Amino acid sequence: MDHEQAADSLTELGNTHRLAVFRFLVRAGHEGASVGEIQKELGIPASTLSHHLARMTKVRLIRQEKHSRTTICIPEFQNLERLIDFLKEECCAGDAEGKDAALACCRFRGHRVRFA
Amino acid sequence: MDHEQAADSLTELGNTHRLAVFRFLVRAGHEGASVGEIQKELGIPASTLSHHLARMTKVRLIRQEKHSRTTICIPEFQNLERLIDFLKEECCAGDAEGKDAALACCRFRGHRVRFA
DNA sequence: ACCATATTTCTAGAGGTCTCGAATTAATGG
DNA sequence: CCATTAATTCGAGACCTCTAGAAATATGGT
Repeated sequence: MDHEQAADSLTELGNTHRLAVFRFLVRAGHEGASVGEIQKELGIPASTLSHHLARMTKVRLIRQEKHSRTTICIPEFQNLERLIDFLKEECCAGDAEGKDAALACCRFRGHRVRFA
Repeated sequence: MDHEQAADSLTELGNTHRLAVFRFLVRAGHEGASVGEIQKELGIPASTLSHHLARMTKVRLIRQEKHSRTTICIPEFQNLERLIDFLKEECCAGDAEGKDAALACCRFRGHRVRFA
C-alpha cells in the first residue's frame, strides 16, 4: 500500500458514521450485510448511508455485490490488513511492547541537537 | 481508544501532507524534528505546515515542545499504537495470516441468507 | 537598539464534505 | 400492470478544510 492509497483509506475511516459502518461490517464477517441491515442497525438515513458506502467502496475498504434488489456490503479485509501493515511499518511499533519500542527500531538523523 | 478518538486520529492521518509529516516525524524518532526541519524536508509553506501541525497536536498524534525560538514536534507513539490496536481489534486481522483470518474469529449474526 | 530567525496568527478565496428529503430506478410479488 | 421494497441519484444548504501570503510575535545575536 502506498502513501496515497493509505491516506485515502484513512480519510474514509476518519468519519464516525463510516467508521461505525465499517466496524459493523467487519463484525458481520465475510458474508457482509445489506444496505438495509446496516441502516436498521445504525439508523442512518438511506441517502446519507448510500453516500458513505459509495465512498468506502471507491477506496476499496469494502466492496458491494448486488443480488436482485439488495446490495450486500463486504469489508475488504486484505486492504484493511495492508493499511494496518502500512501504519505498523511507519510507527515501528510492530516488534515491541515497551514504551521505547520506537526508539529501538528507528535509526535515522545525522544532525540533531539535544535540548535540555 | 474509543470510537470518536480513533475517528479523529484517522481523519488527521488521512491527508497526504499530514501523513507525510507524520511519517517523517516517526522516522525522526523520540527526538522529533523542528518545524523548520520539517519544512525544509517536505517543502510545505510555513503557514500551511503550522496549520497541519496544530491539527495533529490537537488529536495528540504529536506533541510540540518549545525551546526558545524553535518548536520541536514529536510523535505520540503510544497513541499511534493505540490506534493500530483499535484497528486490529476491529478487523480481527491480528491473530492470523491467511485470507480467511477474519472469518475464523468473527462470529456474529443470527439471520443471514446466502446468495448463490 | 536593531536585525535575522523561527513560528504562529490572520485573512480570505476556492473547493470539498455532510446531510437528507424528494425524485428516480429497479426488481419482486400479487 | 400496480404496489411494494431496496437502494441510488439529485439538489441544495450548512459547514469545514486547505492553502498561502501578509502581518504579527518572540527570541537570540551583534
